[in-house]
Amino acid sequence: MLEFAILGLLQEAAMHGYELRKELTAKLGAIRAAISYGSLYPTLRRLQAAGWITEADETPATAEEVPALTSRRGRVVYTITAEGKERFAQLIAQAGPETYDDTGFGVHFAFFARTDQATRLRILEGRRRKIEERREGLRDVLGRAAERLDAYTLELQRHGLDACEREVRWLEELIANERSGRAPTVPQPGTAGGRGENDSPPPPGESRKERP
Amino acid sequence: MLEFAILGLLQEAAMHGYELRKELTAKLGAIRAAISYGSLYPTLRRLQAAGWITEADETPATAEEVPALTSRRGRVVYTITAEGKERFAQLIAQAGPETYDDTGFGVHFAFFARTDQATRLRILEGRRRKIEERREGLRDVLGRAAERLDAYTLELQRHGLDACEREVRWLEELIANERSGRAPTVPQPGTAGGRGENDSPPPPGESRKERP
DNA sequence: CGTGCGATGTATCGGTTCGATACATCGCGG
DNA sequence: CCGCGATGTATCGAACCGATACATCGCACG
Repeated sequence: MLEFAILGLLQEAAMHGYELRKELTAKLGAIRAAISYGSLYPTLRRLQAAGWITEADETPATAEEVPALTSRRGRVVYTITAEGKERFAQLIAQAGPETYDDTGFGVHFAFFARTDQATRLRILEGRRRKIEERREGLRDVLGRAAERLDAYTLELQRHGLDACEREVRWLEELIANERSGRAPTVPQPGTAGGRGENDSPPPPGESRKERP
Repeated sequence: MLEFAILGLLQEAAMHGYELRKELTAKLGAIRAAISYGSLYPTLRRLQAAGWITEADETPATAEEVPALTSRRGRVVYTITAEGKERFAQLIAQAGPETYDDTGFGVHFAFFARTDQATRLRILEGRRRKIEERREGLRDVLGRAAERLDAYTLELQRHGLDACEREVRWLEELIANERSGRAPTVPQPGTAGGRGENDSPPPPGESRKERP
């Protein structure tokens, strides 16, 4: 999952680890707590070994400008390679069942702007099916095994069930929106010529606020 | 986390691995997908090595009844020890910040019936603080960095923010309920004599939310 | 003027958990 | 009689987390 997220982010800009972590944490803040360095750095090295990204010691570029004295230490900037972009596309194309669990879905969703509409629909529907299954499981427990469980456990299930129902509704809106939708941002790797300036998918409209 | 859950469950009944997994999956269905054997069995061995649980080959007990022929193979039944119960209590007593993240909180909440009121309040409030922080983070992103992010990412944040708000409300109800509450089920390890049949805390009679 | 502290930055280690997989037994229906 | 799904135990590699270590930069406060 981290692999996917890193590849996605580096397509927007080259970064070093620290920055990557911050951006990742911001982008995925709704999904997961924070990326730990213990997973970030090993993953970076893995990606580099595979050739998806390149490491480049930061050199001040314009030559003498900044002489050397107190030379910029460390600071490794990572750049995505052409193969890396392919890899990203391939990961989207595969998008198996892991894509439908909480984290997997969240991460993919966060990069929907780089995905074509068909894939978006596929993922949204897969996720919906998954959540519906979970929902049925919870209903079962709440129905059948109700008296076997203590009040707190039951409350937890109710809470979870409610969340499932909510998410299904959310997904359904997104799906409907997507179907009726003007297709946004088909990324197109490679050169990316003139057209394609507009970068805004149809915002699912809708809004929060309901019952007290 | 698994350690805690296993210790908690085994206090209700002795079980073997398979059963443990099923019960765990049912009890924590709202929180996490399913316990994998890849974590369950190693953890069981770890707990056993520490002396918190005991392994006993299932022998048909009442002697000759079932002779031997096609002897019950495998089927290892795990039982919690006195030290195990202490360990469980100790884990509750510590209940640091890990207890406030999604999984940690969920697992502890699922065993609230074995916890005293003060601890319940402590955990609920810690969780609330944690979620409020996350909520503020999301509001920040939605406010400040809004135009830097694409529509899908924003929608994800909105969804997450909504979930946070919902959970805070839920927690507040639980806390209020707890404060005003008749204290339910103080577990009391050891012999567990006559009274204490009733195992039902005040049901907060409300529900919602979780996270994508 | 210095000194300490918080943000920036890279990196590793140990431990937990997951996902896939292997294998063996039981009871059932075809 | 055979297969197949539920029961049951078990291991392996890879992913990820949490804590930690260390070094530099810039700024505020004494």
